Amino acid sequence: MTKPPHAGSADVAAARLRSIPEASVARLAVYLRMLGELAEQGAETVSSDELAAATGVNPAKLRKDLSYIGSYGIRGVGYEIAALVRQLERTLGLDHLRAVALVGVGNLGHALAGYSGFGGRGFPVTALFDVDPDLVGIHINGIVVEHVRSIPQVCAERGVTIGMIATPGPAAQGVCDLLVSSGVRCILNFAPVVLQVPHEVEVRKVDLAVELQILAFHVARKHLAGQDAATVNGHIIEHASNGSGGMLP
Amino acid sequence: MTKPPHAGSADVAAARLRSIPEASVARLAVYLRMLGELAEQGAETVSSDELAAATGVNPAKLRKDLSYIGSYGIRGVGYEIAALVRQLERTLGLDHLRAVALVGVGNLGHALAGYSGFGGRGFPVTALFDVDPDLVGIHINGIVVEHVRSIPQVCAERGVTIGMIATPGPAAQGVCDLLVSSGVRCILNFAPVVLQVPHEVEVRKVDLAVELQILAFHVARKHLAGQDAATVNGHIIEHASNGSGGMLP
DNA sequence: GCAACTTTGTGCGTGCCTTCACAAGCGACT
DNA sequence: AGTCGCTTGTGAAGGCACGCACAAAGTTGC
Ligand SMILES: NC(=O)c1ccc[n+]([C@@H]2O[C@H](COP(=O)([O-])OP(=O)(O)OC[C@H]3O[C@@H](n4cnc5c(N)ncnc54)[C@H](O)[C@@H]3O)[C@@H](O)[C@H]2O)c1
Ligand SMILES: NC(=O)c1ccc[n+]([C@@H]2O[C@H](COP(=O)([O-])OP(=O)(O)OC[C@H]3O[C@@H](n4cnc5c(N)ncnc54)[C@H](O)[C@@H]3O)[C@@H](O)[C@H]2O)c1
Repeated sequence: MTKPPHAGSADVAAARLRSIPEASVARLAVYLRMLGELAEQGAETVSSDELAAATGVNPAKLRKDLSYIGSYGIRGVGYEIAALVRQLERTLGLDHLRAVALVGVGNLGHALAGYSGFGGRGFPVTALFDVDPDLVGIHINGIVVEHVRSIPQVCAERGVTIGMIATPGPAAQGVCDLLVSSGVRCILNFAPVVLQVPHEVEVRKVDLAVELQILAFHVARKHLAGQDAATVNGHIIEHASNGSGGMLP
Repeated sequence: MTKPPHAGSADVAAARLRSIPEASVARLAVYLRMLGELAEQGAETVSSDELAAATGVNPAKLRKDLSYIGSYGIRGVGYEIAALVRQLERTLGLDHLRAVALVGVGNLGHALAGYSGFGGRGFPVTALFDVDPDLVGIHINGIVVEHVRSIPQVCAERGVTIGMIATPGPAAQGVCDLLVSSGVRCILNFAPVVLQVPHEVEVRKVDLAVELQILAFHVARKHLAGQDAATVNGHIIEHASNGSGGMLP
């Protein structure tokens, strides 16, 4: 295959990066966190079956995911956790910190700004922006909120590589343009709008209303699937809110 | 095909629900929101090309998505927005409200509880839970925070069908079990743990750290992909913030 | 040193999703 | 009324992802 008999050089890693399926990247991040927990509990090695069970994926899929990053497990034993963690961090680009800027320090923005899970995982929130004069100037977690117009300057100074947008929907595109013009190429968007960006910019959207709607769809589907499932637990209330919608033949 | 010459009957919808691809459901929700905006702006019809451009998807994919819900556009014209919205809402199960319970009213939970985007879209947050005695009893947006131990009773009383978990990671599984035993079959989980649930329960996880790691991976990939992409546009800044490749010590 | 057992890495079939391309249908204009 | 242009709906093909199943490779026990 494309895999040379010996690995570890930088260009091998570079070649692999291009070919890791997006879906696998998402799972690798989950494995990484679980491995961290296992390491804390004192485990030294872990088998694909164990790790798969803990993360809720198929063991074969997990092994295939890990094979993309060229990490070598030990047959008959499993994976050495410490080495695997190192390898995963390198592959995911976590071997150096990524400064994050957060724009929009409202309800959601406050929660995000105060969240330790970002900095603790290599994504220090390094800059905060808003337009509200009442917010500009205050400190959150030791970081001062700056005015949006400072985005280009501050992002450049602090080497921001990732932007998070938590403004109201109508403001999001403008903020996004500002970030992009400041050199930010990766954006995590919480506003319920589809951002238009140049092709070289990567946007991921966190859309909670959509998540709920997907769940609601499944609720509806379960309804239509019939009563058999509904009585499994014996006392499902099922909340038959109306008579016209639930038409079951 | 499976499509009868005339549609609109309820069992046709029922049959279709089962066969809509998961990926399409997620996009349908996005179309729905965009259609709402278009309607507000006074538009009466929209073509697949316009709607696709606005939501950032391929026009053919959009038409196929819409074909799953059996909505009929008008050839040569486009889709009648009002009718399409109605049809989408029926399909996604938005024709009746889905009561939502939120467990964990900390930083993130406060933002979620105060967010009007849920109730406004058919997902009223109807119950709040926490274990912190300082929080139990306070009101947020007119809803009183109850103790976690009341979950079964309150969820049953208020017909909760969807649960959101915003507790610390270690508490999430226990909370999840409580929700499930109360009849909640759909869960949106913000805690960074993989929940174990019976197969009939649907869990969706919102994992922001993973989102950032996916973005970080793309940052790394762009770096390694080389300069060719960086010069495509002629004046990409590439933000050579420091000589060592953007890593902060 | 050998045999039995365990676990990795992956080739391969299967099914889903995406995308192209085009026929069919509808309205507008002459 | 007929024709032209535009848009939908979908057949078909390609690509991607998933998961099975097994050979290769290592460990443990004797
Ligand atoms: N609160 C939630 O739980 C939640 C959930 C899902 C999605 N969202 C989305 O996240 C976004 C923020 O939600 P929120 O509840 O925090 O709203 P919010 O109104 O509390 O906060 C928005 C903040 O953005 C600031 N802002 C407005 N225009 C700006 C601009 N041009 N540049 C910079 N900052 C600007 C405001 O001053 C305010 O501080 C919204 O788009 C919302 O739809 C929020
Ligand atoms: N704050 C963020 O922006 C953010 C971002 C991503 C993920 N998260 C995740 O969301 C979760 C909540 O984050 P947070 O920042 O709000 O934390 P937090 O500590 O501010 O809030 C947690 C809340 O859960 C309550 N709680 C603890 N144990 C409970 C139990 N057994 N039952 C019910 N409630 C319980 C606590 O009393 C507290 O009010 C965490 O798992 C965190 O990793 C938060």
